[in-house]
This record gives sequence, C-alpha cells and structure tokens, in this order.
Amino acid sequence: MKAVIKSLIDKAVEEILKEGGFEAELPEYTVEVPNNKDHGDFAANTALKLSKAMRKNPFDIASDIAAKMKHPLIEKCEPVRPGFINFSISKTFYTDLLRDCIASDAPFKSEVGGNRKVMVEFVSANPTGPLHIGHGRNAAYGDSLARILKAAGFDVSTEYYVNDAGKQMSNLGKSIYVRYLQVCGRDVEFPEDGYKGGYITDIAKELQKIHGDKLLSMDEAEAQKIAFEYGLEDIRSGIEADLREFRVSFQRWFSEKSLYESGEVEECLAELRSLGHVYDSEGAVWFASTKFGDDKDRVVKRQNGEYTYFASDIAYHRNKYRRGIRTSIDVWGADHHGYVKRLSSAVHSLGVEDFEFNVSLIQMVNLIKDGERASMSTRAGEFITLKWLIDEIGVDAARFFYLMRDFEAQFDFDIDLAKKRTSDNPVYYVQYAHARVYGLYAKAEEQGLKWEKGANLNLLELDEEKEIIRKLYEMKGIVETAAFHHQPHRIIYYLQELASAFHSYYYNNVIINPENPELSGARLSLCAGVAAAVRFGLDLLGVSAPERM
RNA sequence: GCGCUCAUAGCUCAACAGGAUAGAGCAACGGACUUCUAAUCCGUAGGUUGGAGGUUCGAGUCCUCCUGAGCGCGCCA
Repeated sequence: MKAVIKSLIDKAVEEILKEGGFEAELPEYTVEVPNNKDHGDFAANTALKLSKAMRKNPFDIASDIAAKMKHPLIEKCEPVRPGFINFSISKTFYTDLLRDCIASDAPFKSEVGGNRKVMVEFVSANPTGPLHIGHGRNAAYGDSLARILKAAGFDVSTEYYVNDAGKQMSNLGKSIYVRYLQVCGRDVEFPEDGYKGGYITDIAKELQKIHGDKLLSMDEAEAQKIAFEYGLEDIRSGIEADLREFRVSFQRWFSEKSLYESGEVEECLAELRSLGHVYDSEGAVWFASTKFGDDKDRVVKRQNGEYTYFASDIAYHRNKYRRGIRTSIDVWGADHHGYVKRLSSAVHSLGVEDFEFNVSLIQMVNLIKDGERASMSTRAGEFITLKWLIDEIGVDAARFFYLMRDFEAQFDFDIDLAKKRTSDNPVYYVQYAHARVYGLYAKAEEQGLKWEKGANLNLLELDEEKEIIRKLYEMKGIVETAAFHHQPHRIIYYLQELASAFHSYYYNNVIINPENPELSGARLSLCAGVAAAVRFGLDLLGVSAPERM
C-alpha cells in the first residue's frame, strides 16, 4: 500500500511540476504509518520536502497533490498543516491484509535486500576456552541479524572465523602441554601468560588418558602440536555445542590456518604490494593504511617472519569477496574498535568494486553479581560461561534479554535480577500472547464453535481491531528498518507493542461467543493473525513461540 | 595527548534515512479475578532529551564547542 501511495504521489508531483513549469526535482520523502491515528492510515511528507525547491508554501503543495489522489482503496486524502498529506484507506485493504497474514508469512517479509549476498561473521571467539556471556551477546545478535536480513530479502550466509593460527594459539598448545606434564607428575612451572582456566587441566587429563606418557618422550614442539590440535578441536566442538543449544549454527567454520595453507595470505599481500600499498621497512612488511586515513601504517609481517593477525584478516575478506559476498557484516566486541579503520582501509585498498565492509561493534556486557562487576578475562580463567547462563535462565529469556538493547549501548547483565525476573521477564509477555491465541482455539473447539479462518472479516468493526491489523501491517517495515540499521532490538519493541495491543483487546472484548459464531470466527481470525506475527517475530529473535504456558 | 562510542522519566532502555503531542518496562500509587489462562488488564504520577550555539518549514536525531562516562591507541588477538 505504501508503494501504491508513493507511485500515485510521484505521478501527481510530476504533473504538477510540468503544469507549473517548475524545474525542481522530487526529493526523497517518506510515506509512513503515523503514530497518531487522527492522522489517518498513512501520511506523506512530500510537500514539506518539496517546498524549498518549488519556493512555495508546503500546505498549498500538499493541497495540489491531494487533489490528484484517486485510487479505489483511498477513501480520504487531505492536506494538513504544516504540509503533511494524510490518507484514509478502505477497510478492504485491512481485511485482505489480515487474510494474507493468516495464510502465509509473505506479508511480514520484504524484498528490499534484492537477493544481495551478505555474510554475517560473528562470535569468532578464539577457541582457547568456553564462551562467556560477552560472547553470548555477540552470538544472539549475529544470529538474529542473519535471520532478519533473510526476511528482508538478502541472500545470507553465516560464518565463524576460527583463529587456529598465531601466537595465542601456540600459547594454548603450550598451556595444555605444561598441564599435561603436571598431570604426568612432572614438577614444571606454569607459564605466566598461559591460560589458567580449569578446563585446560581437564583437556590435559584427557590427553593423558588417550596417549598415556607418550608425549613425554617426544620432541617438545611435536608434543605441543599434538596437545594444541587435540585441545583446539575439543574446545571448538565445545563452543559449537554451546552455540547449538543457544540455537545458533553456522553455515561454515572458516579456518584461519587454511588461508596460510592455500597460500592466500601471501597472494593477497603480493597483490597489495603490486598496488603499491605494501612496503618493506625495518625488516618488517607494512601496509600503508595512512593512505586511507589511518593514524599509522600497520605491520602485516613481523621481523621474525611471522604474519600478523591483520594479514590473514585481509586475506579472509578478500576470500569472502571472491566467493561472491557483496556485504560483509563483521560482529566484533567493542574493544576491537581500534581495528576497524585499518581493516576497512585494507579491504578497500584491494580495489574491490561494490563491496560493503561493515562492522557491528557490540558493546561490553558487564556482569553484575551481588552488586559487583565480575571480570571477564579469558586468560585469568575468571568468567561466567554462556552455558551457565543458559542453564540458569533458559535460552528464550537469555536471547530476548540480550537482544532487548541496542548493540551500541552497554549492557549490565544483572544475574541476580535475571534469575529473579524469570516470571515477569518481558519475553513471557510476548510469548503469552501467542499461547493465549492457542488457548482460544482450544476453548472454541471445546465450545463446539465452528469457524473458518478469514471468513466474514467485515464484522471486525472496532477501532482496536483495526489498530491490531495496522500493527500487523507494520511488521514488514520493522523488518526492513531492523535490517537496514542492523538492529534486532526493533523487533522486540514491535512485538511488545503488538502483544500489548492484543492483551488489551483480549481483556476488554469477548472473543468467543457461541451465540454469535460469525463474530467469534472473525475475532478468532484476528487472533490468528496476531499469533502468526508473534511467531514470525519471535523466530527472527530465535525465541520459541509456545502454544501453552 | 589523539581517536572511537555514548549521555533521553527515580532505574533499565525505545523513538523507523530529520517529521505532527518524546514512548515502554521496572519501581511508586490507586483499581479489576463468579470471566475465553490475572504470566493479564485499567488508571495516576513521573521530562528544559548533560550544557551552549548553529543548520531548516521542522532537531532527541545533523554540525561546532563544552562537560561527563566507557573503550581503544603493540611487529597481541
């Protein structure tokens, strides 16, 4: 309907401009569902946008445009000060819409994405230990964003980039190896910068179970390699299991090491060198990021011959592009923000056409426990795991909680509060709306009420009923804006509004009345539309929609 | 010191690419269960959108400065 109105306006403006001999061009304007229902079903700000170029009073322009609006579904179209054009739409539009919502998810989805290939790369935590609640926010966000983008018509893929190369990783091998030595009874000191978590010792014990004392007699480097590979897979698969329980799965786990093995890192640097963006200095190899606005040039290959993480990251994004990805959305922790400039510089310096590099910096999750902030350091081995959180408050509540806040805002996760709140957590408010509809179905059946979805919708005459259908119409726009801004929390706020409208409607009106089966059928149909929207919205968040609570 | 991100009700947060009267939840206060599930509903109160300028028909939203907070500034990831 928005599109219909827009095209009508476009045509009207074109005529007006031609008739009046104006040279002005039509600027961007919006057709939106107004907050205030006195402003009709739709409103356009076209005249306001146009007034400057036409050097004419916006209200007069609005009047001229309104006079040209003719469409069977438009019942009223009026200009209003300062220059909005408000539309009232025929009821047929609403009843048809409700019918469509019941029949399929189509009215909730959009095609703005135009099938563009988007990759959401998220979590990508170093596999040096289990995920903590900071990663949980990243996981909930990335997964939900991917679902939203899909609903908005993008061709979406998801990846977890596994840092299985580099210094932190050899540190992991060493840590496990030393614990192994200790398990075998050797008196060795644990390295200062090693990973101190108890899970390292657990891995060392398993290693001992499998290999016995065999590693003791081996060359240290070789033994560490075995320890590393075993530990890596053990931790990685543990992460995968936690994420699966959290309803997060990836299309691919992309290995950093594979970029070295395939020679892509070197290839990539050679390419940048030939473009003149990479040079040698002080025995190291540098990327000239200052050319792209960075503070200083960055090392891609150290004096000791090792590549930096930066080098493989450039190669990874080059690899994404070569696989046809045209938008890469990287979900990082906010503490990496100093890294954004340099990587975006590097990606753009490759001269890739039509490649959008995007980073969502997820702000920190501060854990509040007993009124105090808890440390989230992986190295120190002190952190609350995601697994623990899931066991404590459940997947639905955890995901909903994480997604409630804009990713750019810091978030204090008060564990005590989250636990206490399980019964009046807003997630239940929304879920209950869905369950309530199923309760009504059961009741209708119990009362022997025969009804058919979508029949006699003309009987829906209350303002509240129209409001609810209007809300259903809004879903699609919400999905579009959530996709555009990469902000899943918009879905939550929408769902709360929808649930609120429904709960209120339910409470103040009798839905099922066996003496009036026609009206009951119409109202149950409206409920079915609400249930469909709630289910669809919750699914975008990865939250379940129970039929009974 | 430089850079990034923020600052909205007592608290936690919304506000669609600048739109019409800045909204929810929690907490507070007052009401509603003989009812289709009260995990709910109805109502009251709560604001100089950190401060000062600017841009324009219109600013919580954009620009400049100030104040305050978090984070980053390594040949770590």
